[in-house]
Amino acid sequence: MKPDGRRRTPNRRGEGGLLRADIVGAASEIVDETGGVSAVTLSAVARRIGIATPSIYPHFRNPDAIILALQERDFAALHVDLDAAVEGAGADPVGRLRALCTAYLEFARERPQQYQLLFGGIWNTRQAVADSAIATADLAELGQASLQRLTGLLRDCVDAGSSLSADPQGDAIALWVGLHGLAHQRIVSIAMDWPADIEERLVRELARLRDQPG
Amino acid sequence: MKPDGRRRTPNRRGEGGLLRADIVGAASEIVDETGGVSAVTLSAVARRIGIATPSIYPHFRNPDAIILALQERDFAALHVDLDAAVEGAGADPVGRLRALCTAYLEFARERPQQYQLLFGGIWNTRQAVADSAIATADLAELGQASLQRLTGLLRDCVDAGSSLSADPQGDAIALWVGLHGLAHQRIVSIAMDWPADIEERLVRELARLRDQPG
DNA sequence: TGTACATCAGTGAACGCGCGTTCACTGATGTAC
DNA sequence: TGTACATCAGTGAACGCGCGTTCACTGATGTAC
Repeated sequence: MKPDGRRRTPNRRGEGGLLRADIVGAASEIVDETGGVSAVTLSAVARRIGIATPSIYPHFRNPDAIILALQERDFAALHVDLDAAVEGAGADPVGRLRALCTAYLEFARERPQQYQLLFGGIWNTRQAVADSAIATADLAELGQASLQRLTGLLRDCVDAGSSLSADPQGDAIALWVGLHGLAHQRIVSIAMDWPADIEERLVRELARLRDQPG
Repeated sequence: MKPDGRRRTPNRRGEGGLLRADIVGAASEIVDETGGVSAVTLSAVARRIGIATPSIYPHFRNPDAIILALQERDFAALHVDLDAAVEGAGADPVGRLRALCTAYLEFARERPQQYQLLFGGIWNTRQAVADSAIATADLAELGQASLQRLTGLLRDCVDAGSSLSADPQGDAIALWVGLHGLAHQRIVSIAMDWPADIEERLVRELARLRDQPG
């Protein structure tokens, strides 16, 4: 019996997979609350959703696998946010690029712990590398997905004559680096006085936008 | 007796403080090797330098205090690097600014784990906040020191007519954000194809340098 | 010059804790006959 | 329609491990007299 008496009622037969999502959800909450991945232990996860620790094994072979699944989930959420923002931004290429950047930065502000997990290098990939090199490669690809979107939209700006960029691929990387730097330092550094238009500065200069009303 | 027989010979009387530096050094090695701060345990540190675990207590009240001391040490090392680079860069303001940026990025590349510790938000300041709020505030100040230097040098560029910046303080922040983004992602993301001139792009655009040979 | 003593630097054993992992198990439920 | 059985979802107890922290201690060394 669990210490506090909260005992999860077993899933119906054939629905055992539901626990998997709950485990990932619990891991997410723990990361949110403690801000660290090291607090995501099998014991802590099990305690939170009211199951016994060994019940996790049929779903995840070790704690690292839980973090991996959490990252996949959160990358998907980020990409949904980004696509929705671009979708709702109208036809103007500059507006679409700006919308993407804004959505990226918003994700980081609203879900700082998730952002840190996805892009902060918190995650050591300890032996997860050996365990599942496939998943690690997939994860790296997921991390690049924001950059892919950025590159496409910057190209559109160049085509429309709104950006002076001579190398949209390279400049998209620079822009992404700038966005990441801002997103990350906003999370990490306490009580810094950011210029009100810091986001605008970064996007304008790094995307080389010119002669275009916002 | 320590398990492996390596036993540190006690310091001479009055030189007990030497152990403090060795403890910080051991912590640094552990961070370098494991890439994580959570591996810096009293046991691991003691094992590495061949002392008994309780011997750490006279020097540090808890593991967090060791990490705090390590950060102070590494910030000092970074600032020495930065100042030396600017010092050796001649009189041209743009050259000095570029030298600072290069030195900053070099520090991150050569000592990635230290950089992560200083600027990566790895360090949770768990109850170190409560323990020593003074030290935490000092640490935040140390983190801003690079930005202070950057701001001064960018002002010099503006005064010399080499930068179009209308707000050197704000633009220095944008530049620093860009540098950090690059430094950080170079450490964190694996096998990314960086443009050869990524550093040049960031500095040129964000410092708004114009009509000036490198 | 000798000696008692305070102090310094560090030890070793012990403790309780949370952790990951294993093992045999239990109770409910769908299914073959 | 009834029943034996396989399977599913999850349990509880146990283990060894590394950890932080405490405690009384030891041995060397400087110093007061």
